[in-house]
Amino acid sequence: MNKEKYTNKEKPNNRTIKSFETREKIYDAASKLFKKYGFDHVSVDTIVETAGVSKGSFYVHFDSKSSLIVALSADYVAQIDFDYKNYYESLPSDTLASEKLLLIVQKIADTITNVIGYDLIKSTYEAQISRHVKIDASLGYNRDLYLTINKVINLGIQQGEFKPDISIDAVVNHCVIAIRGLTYEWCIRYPDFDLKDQVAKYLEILLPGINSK
Amino acid sequence: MNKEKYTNKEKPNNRTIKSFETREKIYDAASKLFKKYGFDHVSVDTIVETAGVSKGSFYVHFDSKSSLIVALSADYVAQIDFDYKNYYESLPSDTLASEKLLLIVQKIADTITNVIGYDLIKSTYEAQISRHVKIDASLGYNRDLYLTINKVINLGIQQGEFKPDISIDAVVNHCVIAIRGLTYEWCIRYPDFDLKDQVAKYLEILLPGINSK
DNA sequence: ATTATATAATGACTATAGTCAATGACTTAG
DNA sequence: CTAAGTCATTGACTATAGTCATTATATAAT
Repeated sequence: MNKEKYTNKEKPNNRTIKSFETREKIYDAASKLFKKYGFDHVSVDTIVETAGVSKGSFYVHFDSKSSLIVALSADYVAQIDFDYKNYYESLPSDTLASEKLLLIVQKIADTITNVIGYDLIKSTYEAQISRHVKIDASLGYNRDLYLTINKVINLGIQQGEFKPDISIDAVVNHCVIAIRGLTYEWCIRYPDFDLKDQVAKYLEILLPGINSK
Repeated sequence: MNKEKYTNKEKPNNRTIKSFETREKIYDAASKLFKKYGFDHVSVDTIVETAGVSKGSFYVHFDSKSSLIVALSADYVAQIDFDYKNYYESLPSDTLASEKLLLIVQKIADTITNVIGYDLIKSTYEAQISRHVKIDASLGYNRDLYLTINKVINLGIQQGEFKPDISIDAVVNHCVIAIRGLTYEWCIRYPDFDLKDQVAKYLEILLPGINSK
C-alpha cells in the first residue's frame, strides 16, 4: 500500500525516488522499533535516529506520530484482511448465512485480540481520535471487512434467510460500526472485556431483526 | 460528586480539608479555563498558575491531565443526566416503548451534539483511551443513561411490545455500548457524521429484533 | 551552461506533560 | 509538650512531540 505512493504517478524522477526512500527508511525503522518495544515506548527521536534521517524529515513525510501509527496499522490490517477472505471461502457452502456472519465476526474479534493485539489496536484507536488524522485511511482500513460482510448479507437475502426488504448497506454499516464500537470498548476496559463474547452477544440481538422468519 | 470526596469519611481533619481545597482550586481553575479556551489550548502549567498551586500538587490530586478531563466530564454529564429523566417522564403515557426508546436515544444524541459539544466529548473519549484512566468514572458516567434505557425496555416487555424472553441487561448493555461506539465514530468523523441520524438508523435495525410481533 | 524555482532535509528551538528529591506543615504517640 | 511520623507541597528537571528558518539539491526555464 505504502509502496505504491508514487508508482501510479507518471514521472518518478530522481527527487521523488529519494524522497520516497526517506519515507521508507522512517517507516521501516518505526515498524521494527514498534514491534520490538511497543508503541508507547518508541519516541520520534529514536525513530529518526534509527532511520538515519533528521527529525524535520519525519514531519515532511508524516503529519504526526499518530499518522504514522495509523498508516502502519492500515497496512498491517490490509495484509490480514486477506485471511478473512480465505476464511470466508473456506466455510462449507451449506453453512447458514447467519452462522457465517457469526463466524466471520468472531474471526475478526479473534484476530483483533490475538493477532493484531491490544497494543497496536489501542494505539490506532487512540491515534484516530487524538489528532486530525485523515480518516480516509481508516475507511480503507475496514474496506475488506465491509466487502466481506456485504457478501454474507447478500447471500442471506438471496437464500431467503434474511428479509428481502432490509437495506444491505445500512446493515453492513451497522455491523462495521458495532465492531469498531466494541473494539473501542475493549480498549478502554482491557483486559476485563471479552471481545469475542461481546460480538457474539451483539449478533444475537441483531439477527432476529433481519431474519425473515 | 467531587465535593463529597471526604465527607463520607469520618474525620475531615485540618490537613484533609486543606488538601481538598487545593484539589478544588485546581478543578475550578481548569473548569473555567477549559470553558474559555477549549481543552486543547489549556496547559497544566496554565491551570496550576491560575489555581495558584505548584505543578507537583496537580499530580498529587490527579493522575494525569486526562484524568482531570474525565472527572470534569463525568460531573458535567451527571448534571445533564437529570434532563434525561425529566424528558422520559414528560413523554405521554400512551407513547409506545419503541418510540420512547427512539426519542430517548435521539435526545441523548442531541445533548451530546448541541449541549455537551464536540470539544468536551472528544477530549473525554480521547482521555479514556489514551492513558489508563480508571474507568469506574466512565461507568458512573453512563449509569443514569443505563437506568433510563432499562426502564424503557422493561416497559416494552410489560406492555407486550417487546419479546418477553430477551435479556434486558444484554439489550441495555448493547444500547449503551452502541451509543458510545457511535459517539466515538462521530468524534473521528466530525463534522461529516450525523449522530442523531445514525442512532435512529441503528435503532431501526435493532428494534425488529426485540419486537414481539 | 546558467539561473531560477521548487521541494526535501536539517537540527536547534519551543511547548508541554509528567517526575522526584527536598521541604514544610499537620497529626499523633510518648 | 516534644519527637517522630505522615503526607501535601514545591519547582527544578526530564522526556518528548512538533515547528521553522535555513540550507542543500534536483528540476525547469532561458
